[in-house]
Parts: sequence; C-alpha cells; structure tokens
Amino acid sequence: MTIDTVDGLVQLSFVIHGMLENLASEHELSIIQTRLLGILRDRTPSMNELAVLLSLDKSSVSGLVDRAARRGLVERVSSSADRRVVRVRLSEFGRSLVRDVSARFTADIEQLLGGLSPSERSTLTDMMNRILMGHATARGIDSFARGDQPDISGG
Amino acid sequence: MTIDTVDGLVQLSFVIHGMLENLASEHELSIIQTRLLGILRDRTPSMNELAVLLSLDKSSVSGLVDRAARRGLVERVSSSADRRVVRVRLSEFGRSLVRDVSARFTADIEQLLGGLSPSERSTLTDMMNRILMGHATARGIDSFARGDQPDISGG
DNA sequence: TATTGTTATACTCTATAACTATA
DNA sequence: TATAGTTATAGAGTATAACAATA
Repeated sequence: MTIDTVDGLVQLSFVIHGMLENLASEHELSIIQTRLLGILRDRTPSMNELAVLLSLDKSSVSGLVDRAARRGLVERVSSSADRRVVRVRLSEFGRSLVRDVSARFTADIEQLLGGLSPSERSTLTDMMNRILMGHATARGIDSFARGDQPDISGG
Repeated sequence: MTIDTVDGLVQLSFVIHGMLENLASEHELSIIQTRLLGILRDRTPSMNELAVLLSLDKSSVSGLVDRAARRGLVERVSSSADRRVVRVRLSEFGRSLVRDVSARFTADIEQLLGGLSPSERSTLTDMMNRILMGHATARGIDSFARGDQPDISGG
C-alpha cells in the first residue's frame, strides 16, 4: 500500500526524528541536549544566544546548561568584555559524544537512503533544497545551512 | 548555498516537526497529546495498546490520558469483556480539535510543497514510499500506513 | 500466577515572575 | 534604566517500582 506526498513527508520526518531520538538515548541524551551539543560544535555562544538558537526562554537554557554541565558535557566560561555574559563551551567528553551520535546518525540516514540510485539522490536533494529554500525565504531567512558536519542541531 | 541529501532530509524533518508543534500549540496541545488524539480518530484502544502505539510505558499513558481527560479531550470507557481493561475514546471536543490541527497541518505541508510540479511531486512520493518501505521491512513491519486522513499520529 | 491499569516517586524540560549583577 | 543570567515555582512528560483488581 502506498501513501501520498503529504503523508509520506510526515511519516518520513517522524522516522528520522525517531532515529535521532533512539541514537541519542543510547548516550542518555535527549533531543534538546543533543541539539545543544550540536550547536556548540562550532560555536561558544552566550546563554542569550543559545536561547535564540534553541527557541527557548533564557531560564530554560539555564536549566538545560546546568544539567549538561553537571554531567560534564559543557562548561560555563565567563566572558572577558561584558562581565554579565556567560558563554557555553563543549567539553572534550561532550565533543566525543556528539561526534559519535552525529557519525552514527549520518550512517543511519545513509542506510535509509540505500535504495536510491545516485541520480535519484541528486533529484531528491535538489527538490529538498528548493522546499527548504522556499520555506526559509517565506520566513525571511537567507542562510539556513552552513558547515560540513551533519546538522544535528535542528536549526 | 545548498546542502547534501542527508542534511536536507534532517533539516526537512525538523521543519515539519516544528510545523506540527506550532500548529498544535495554538490549541495548547503538545506533540504527544496530538499523536494521542490522532490515534483515537479511528480507534478506541486499551491503555496497553496505547502504550504500544505510542512507545510509552503504561504509567506514562496513565498520566497522558489523565491530563487529556481533565481537559475534556478524551474519555475512559470500561471494557465489557475483561473488566481489567480500560479503553480510551475521543470526545467530540477532542475530535473537533484534531480535525482542525490535521486540516491545517495538511494545508501547511501542501504550501511547503508549492514549488514542485505535479510530476516532481509524483517522483518525490515514489522515492519516499520506497524509503519508508525499506525502513519498514528492515524492522519487520509490513503495513505502516492506512486510512485517508493525514497521519498526525507519528506512526 | 499473570495481566491490566493506577499510584508514588524522581527526573527532565519548559515557561513565568522575581531576583542579582553589570552596563 | 536596560540587559544578562539565575532562582523559585509550577506544570507536562517520562520511567521504575510497588500496588490493586481481575483473569
């Protein structure tokens, strides 16, 4: 039995979300903790910036970082210029964890795509790019992707 | 700037998940409450069956149904045959809510797909079907979709 | 004894409001 | 005054363990 485009997209998105959830939970990580670590791979943002990036209240980020720091995944760093600002940095342990989750996630998605030929993959990528571009411009966002690593941060 | 197939799929899945989250929250519904209502549209499962369908512990389902019932979204129905069993049924209020979320979700996804031609949509649908089929058989599941309404239940 | 469901407990995640410290 | 961040509090969501009722 087959399904239509809308249902297909929705089911696929649930499958992928679930795959990330399962992988992360092998390291006792939640989706939001994994997104936090994913963001910190190439940035050392302030609490405020984290709140924006994660679409969370600053108090939620305080708790999130508290729990991550308690587990040794991240570290709070006081800023030099503005002494009100607290920056958050990935620990080596956190980095190794997010590296592992990320690599296996990529592998899982690759396997999911295993049945597609190279030219089909290219077609799919092109269509998804256009869908994402359309969605991004519809919200006034120009760049929605950058970097080479698989984007585990949900941005 | 463009992205590769893996990143595209992941980002697209986050976009779609976020769309459902935003729509549901307009009715003060969480994703899991929305999935619960989605399941109940064409079923009246027992607590145990709900736990399997939602991949939750039975105690989590107890709490979930408690909160949904307190808001008048669902009703507990005692089973006739086995007096241990409790079935869960959608209320008319719950039905109207899930109908609205579902319809608008479909509309949102349709809009997301707006830039694709009919033949492109058909190609995309075919590829997604094959991906989902491959994933389903890889887990020993034969039928993973049925019904005509958009599947908001994450199954 | 086994199964169905609830309850007690503990933790994560989230937001609002009040607070402290710095600018 | 305004901004950055934390804390107190409340609630949803989740799991484990202990329990009651039924089979």
